[in-house]
Amino acid sequence: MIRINAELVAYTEQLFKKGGHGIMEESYGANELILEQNHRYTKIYVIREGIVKCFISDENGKDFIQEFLGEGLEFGELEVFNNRPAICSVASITPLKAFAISHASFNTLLETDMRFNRLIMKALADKIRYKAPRHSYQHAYPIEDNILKLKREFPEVTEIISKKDIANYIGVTQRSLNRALKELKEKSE
Amino acid sequence: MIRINAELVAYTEQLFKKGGHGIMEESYGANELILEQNHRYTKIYVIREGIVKCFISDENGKDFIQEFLGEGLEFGELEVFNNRPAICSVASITPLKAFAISHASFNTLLETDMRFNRLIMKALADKIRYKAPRHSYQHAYPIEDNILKLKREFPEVTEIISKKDIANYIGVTQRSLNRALKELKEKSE
DNA sequence: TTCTGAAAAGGACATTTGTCCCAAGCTCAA
DNA sequence: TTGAGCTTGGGACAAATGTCCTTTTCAGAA
Repeated sequence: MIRINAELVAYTEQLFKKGGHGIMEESYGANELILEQNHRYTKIYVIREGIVKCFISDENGKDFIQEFLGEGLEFGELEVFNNRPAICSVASITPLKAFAISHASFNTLLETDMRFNRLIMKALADKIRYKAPRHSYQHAYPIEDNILKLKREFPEVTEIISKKDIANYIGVTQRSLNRALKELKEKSE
Repeated sequence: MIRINAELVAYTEQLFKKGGHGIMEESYGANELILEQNHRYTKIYVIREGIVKCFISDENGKDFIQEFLGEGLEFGELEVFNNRPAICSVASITPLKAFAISHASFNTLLETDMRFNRLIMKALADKIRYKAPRHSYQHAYPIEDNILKLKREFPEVTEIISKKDIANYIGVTQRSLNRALKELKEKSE
């Protein structure tokens, strides 16, 4: 549920320490909005430490969480390839440390450093791979099964992530999530 | 709903004509299974002509259609970046012509041809961009709205794609799709 | 033409999920 | 310590969707 990418963060760290690649450090507190849907940005980010949520809000103010990103995951990168505003908002859940790379520097890295190029290519492929089964599973199975799956993959989920966010991730209302949680508890007694 | 990628197909065609890049031509009839979920393959494909569906089947035999791919879209490429079996099955809907490129040739192209590299990178980014709002929309709005949206984007949808496939794409049962279609018809009268 | 199997349409009922509330519990600042 | 505001939990009912079946339609094979 919260993926990490050890290779990408390690390599970015290496480039950062070497210097000369336009990689900067940034820090945020918990619950800060880092990118806002429909706005334009000129930097991409690689998480060093912490967790963010990446979500789409509709006109009624409902949020749908696309994914949670952990250490080594990048965001803001899609906008480099097609000159469009961001499709997702990104907000920190825990305090966050990240590397920020300007679009220009990112493009230079992609062109001149094939190791980096490959890591990003793989990261994009992983985002696609990861999303596909998730949405199909969420449609095909009742809420209870989705919760059980979540807890199996990530037992501390309810301690770190709010009920509201969990509901928005599964794509149900908080009411339905609560109902399902209650039934699970009753079954286990 | 059925995206195309004119740039990628044109450039692949160019490379194909030039020769020496290990690009082959393949053809399929309608309704043929081209890739099967959980199997391993050694080629990637770029569609020259026709439409395919890309779907995940669960253990109960339910299909969930991830996307329909049109001219210029690639498939089978995710498996190049992480050495895993296919996550989706791919089947032709119409008769299909495609370029096939072995993993080895594909890797060589990515490393030596930065134009190709960039086109693939952008194609991956587009797949992510495209999926995100779709799933969030499907969760947040009733079936009727999803059908209307589909018809707006792609009016001939019901002529080309079977009801079953449309239902599996929206993520509902055929019964529910029918109900919604009937209500729409009644409203418009 | 007639038959057959697949696709499409829909009736009846069960189940799930959402909506609209309100109440309880907790945190933080005045 | 008290009250404002957030998060969580849940009751009651409405609406959406699924399940199970049967019927209809239609294209292609015999």
